[in-house]
Amino acid sequence: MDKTLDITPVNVPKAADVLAGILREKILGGNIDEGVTLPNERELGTQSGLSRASVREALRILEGEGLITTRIGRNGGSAVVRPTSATIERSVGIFIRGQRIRLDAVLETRSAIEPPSARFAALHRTDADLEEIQKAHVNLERASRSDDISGYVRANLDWHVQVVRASHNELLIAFIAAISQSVYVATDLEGFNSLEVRNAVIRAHRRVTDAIEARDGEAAARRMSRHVSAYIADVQKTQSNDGNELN
Amino acid sequence: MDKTLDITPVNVPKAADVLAGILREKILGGNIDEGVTLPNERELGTQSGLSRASVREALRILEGEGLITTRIGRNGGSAVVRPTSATIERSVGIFIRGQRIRLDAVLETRSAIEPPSARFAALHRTDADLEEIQKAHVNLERASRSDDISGYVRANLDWHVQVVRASHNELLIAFIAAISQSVYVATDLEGFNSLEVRNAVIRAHRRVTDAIEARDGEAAARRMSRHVSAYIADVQKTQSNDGNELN
DNA sequence: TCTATTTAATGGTCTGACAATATAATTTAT
DNA sequence: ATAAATTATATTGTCAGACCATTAAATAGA
Repeated sequence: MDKTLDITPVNVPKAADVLAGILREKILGGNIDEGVTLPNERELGTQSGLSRASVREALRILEGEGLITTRIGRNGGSAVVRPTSATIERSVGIFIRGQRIRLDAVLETRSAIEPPSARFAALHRTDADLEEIQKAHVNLERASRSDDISGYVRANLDWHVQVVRASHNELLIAFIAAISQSVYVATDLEGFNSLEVRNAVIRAHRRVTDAIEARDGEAAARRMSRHVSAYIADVQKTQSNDGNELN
Repeated sequence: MDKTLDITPVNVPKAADVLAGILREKILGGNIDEGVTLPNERELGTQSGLSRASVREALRILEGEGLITTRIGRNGGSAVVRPTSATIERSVGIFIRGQRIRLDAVLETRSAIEPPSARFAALHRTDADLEEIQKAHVNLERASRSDDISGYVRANLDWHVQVVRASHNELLIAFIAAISQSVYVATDLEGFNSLEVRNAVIRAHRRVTDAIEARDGEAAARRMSRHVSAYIADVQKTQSNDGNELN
């Protein structure tokens, strides 16, 4: 007979975590429709047998997960919402900053994801998608002619987001949107965006857009691949060495 | 003179959000090293002029973002930690469930990300990486011979994670790990994993592993692309129609 | 020196109150 | 009757203070 009972470390979940878990499953399980408001905090307290403080912590957890939004005032309360890519964007942004992911690595990730996204875009696009992409392209041309570098970088990234939107793959959209945030803050600089580079970008976008219009998946992927590779080379050339931190 | 002053809706941030933002910037700005514990809750209250309840809400937000971990007891407190991919995994999982992303779409995402990841793996792998991949391959073979389907599916996904790990791209690793969770719960079924399919998977893994060993990026990408496409076809064949929900 | 006990520090939880806010209900003016 | 102003009310936001639970350090004892 063994002297030890081999008890695993007893799990002591916090009250708020337990309640958050219950509510999370109810929401994600589809038992609660979007827009429906949960019982108010005091009611949740009496129903769960917890104090209002614990209930509020649970609600704050769910709010952080993008599952509810809370409004103050009469007829306020916590309403169920569908989690959006914003939640992913936030966590990815924190991950990039917290792990000190370098711009190289973020651009490498983009170079991996965008070519297949362009392929899907070419294959799955609707006419409305194409219109959005072309609109983004026109915006980019206009921003490039002005001297608003920030606006240009934003329009540039917006075109990329519009392309991946046309793939109709929500996860790819979320991933691209998430890393675009970080790319924006890191490339919003004069150096990366000389007139020469801007014109090359616009030509490359034109070619990709044409492939998507023609529903030519392979061409779209190939051209996008060349484009992002060339952009990485440009960035590396301009900043050349050191720095490259995303903080 | 216009009668209206055109005031935009005044932003009324909550006390906890403000404090969380301040602490978040301090942490991500690198002013606080990993492992350092923040002042205790009462102290943070007096320093910030907020009640302990508000301080706790702020800490709970940061905990949800994976920036601190809180321990109870003497010498406990909230210690700064580096956010890991777990945060991304959680948000992606919630996004998939909340948006009712279908398994098709998740596998499509995987088919987009994994081939370029395999290319990077072939180009950037170390000998230790290769060893981990081969170890995962052996585990998969063993699990396949037993009749433990869940173990097999887990070993299968683990091999994929090991491959992308060898890419040394932390974002790709996080993305693959995140969607693997959902793939696991959806494919942990007898039907998807007939002996025939299992053997095909093992052969495909073998070929990809060989390409990574040979540092042949193009071959690794091509073979991985074929593999995941074939797997998608197998899944679609077995489940044929309807269902396919990830809840 | 090792072990058991006590003490202290910290987060976890509860209670109750009041403030701030947004909507609903009511009253008043036109 | 309708519109505008006022009042009431429901809800979250915040605070203060207490006590509980847990962990580790300090102390006492063998």
